[in-house]
Amino acid sequence: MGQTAAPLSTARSADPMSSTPPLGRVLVVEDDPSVQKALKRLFETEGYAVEVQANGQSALESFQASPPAVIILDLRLPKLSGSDLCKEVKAQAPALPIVVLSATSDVSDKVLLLELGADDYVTKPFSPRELLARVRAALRHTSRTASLTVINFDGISVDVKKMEVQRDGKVIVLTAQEFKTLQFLVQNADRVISRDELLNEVWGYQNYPSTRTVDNHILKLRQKLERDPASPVHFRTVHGMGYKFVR
Amino acid sequence: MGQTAAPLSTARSADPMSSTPPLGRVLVVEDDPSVQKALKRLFETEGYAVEVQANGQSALESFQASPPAVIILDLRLPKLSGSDLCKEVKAQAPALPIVVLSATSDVSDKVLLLELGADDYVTKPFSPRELLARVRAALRHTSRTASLTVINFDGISVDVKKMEVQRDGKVIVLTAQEFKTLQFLVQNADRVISRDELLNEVWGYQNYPSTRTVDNHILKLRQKLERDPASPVHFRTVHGMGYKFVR
DNA sequence: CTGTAATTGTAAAAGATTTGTCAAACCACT
DNA sequence: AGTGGTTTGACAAATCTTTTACAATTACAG
Repeated sequence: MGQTAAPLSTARSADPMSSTPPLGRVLVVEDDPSVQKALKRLFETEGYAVEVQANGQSALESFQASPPAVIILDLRLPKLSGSDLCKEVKAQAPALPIVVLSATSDVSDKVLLLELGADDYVTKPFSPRELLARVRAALRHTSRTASLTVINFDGISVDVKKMEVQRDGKVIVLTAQEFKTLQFLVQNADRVISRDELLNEVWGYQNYPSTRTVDNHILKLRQKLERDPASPVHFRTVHGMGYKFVR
Repeated sequence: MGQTAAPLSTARSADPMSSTPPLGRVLVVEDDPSVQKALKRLFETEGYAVEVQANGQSALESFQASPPAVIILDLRLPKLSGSDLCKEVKAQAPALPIVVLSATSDVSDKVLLLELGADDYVTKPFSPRELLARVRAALRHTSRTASLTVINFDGISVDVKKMEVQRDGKVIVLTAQEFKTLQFLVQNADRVISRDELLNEVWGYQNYPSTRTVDNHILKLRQKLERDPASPVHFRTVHGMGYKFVR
């Protein structure tokens, strides 16, 4: 973005908390001290408040005392296993997002995990950015979606869970990619999003098509969802910047 | 733009957000000359300034002399290992994004990366596109969390996220370049800024138009934002020096 | 004060870039 | 091979940026 402000050195090394708005509290449940430390630093740098608990028991107590915005949970824990903790928390606060850290060997029970109620999981080794991305996604979900699994605008309803879009009760068929694009835009309403960001967030890193692809998907969305595709109201172009969704 | 780097050229020219302001300096730390060369070319084609260091020691010195916007780091390095360098840098500049290049074997099963403080990693062999995508994501993120999103003066509000300017609730349409110019001026209020500095900070070294271009953009800003464009209050001329924004 | 050179304001022309759009190529599945 | 979905490529249209030319202003020496 046009964020050119100060030389990096100053902007960076300064305490990030001082200028960043509160993003919520993260409860890290992890027994390995070095990982604890790393996670703490990671999230604090991003502007989250962090609380660390080394075992399942104390984590549960902490959670009950005051529920955090999100829990990062290592599966192997002393006292109360990660999965038990997960179950317990989910029973008491179904909407509280839990992101599980697991070793590759544990992944076999990926299904089990999701049954436990974990919202997402990251296998070691993972990139910190990836973890952050998942946590953000999880938070986005709860803040925008938990209460609103359906988002409405114009005569249109976007049902995130069903992956279905309707206008005035009639189903509008979208392809997978179109839906994902729509979802991201809708969940980031009013913000200008560059093609590049869309590619990153919707398409992911693995396949990274040309930016023209984005235009084409916007085109499709306009054709399917705008009352007058020729003069779009919701899927706006911000010339030289990207696109912006407005209800 | 050249067809030189076939798949990349498209991606680049289509991302105005990141191409217009100075993209920043990339510090590549890599000892293999052929990879050095490839990376240098890759990032230069994309409009980044590139500095290459072949060993951890010199990289650390370079970083301390003047911190880059992002570091691309090979894990296996002579003199000072990549992991040590990573830790060291993160200790001094926690928010400076580091993208690690690693062979699959290096990352193995450990949480390693997290503990090092790296932000993201790409395993060899990697696709140039993917590396670029990750670097851009890293940069985008740090810049977005950096500063306030809404700035007010007179009856005007500048919303960086929405890329929107309003006066008394009414939207004022600015072009991309105008907006970036405004943003920079506003974020450097009360300071006299030379045309050259503006060109550097807002336009970047990719394209370097004549200084008269700046005048024209100031003109536009005055026309759109000053109550009386003929006698500007906020966008002041400092004769022989440049411009100065005052609330 | 006054005249001159340098700097800045201004608007419109010229030049580039970015976007909309469509059709064709491509791909992964049957 | 056929099918739906996705990506690419091409070109026109829309939009923005830069240049240019000239007027207005400012600085400053005399």
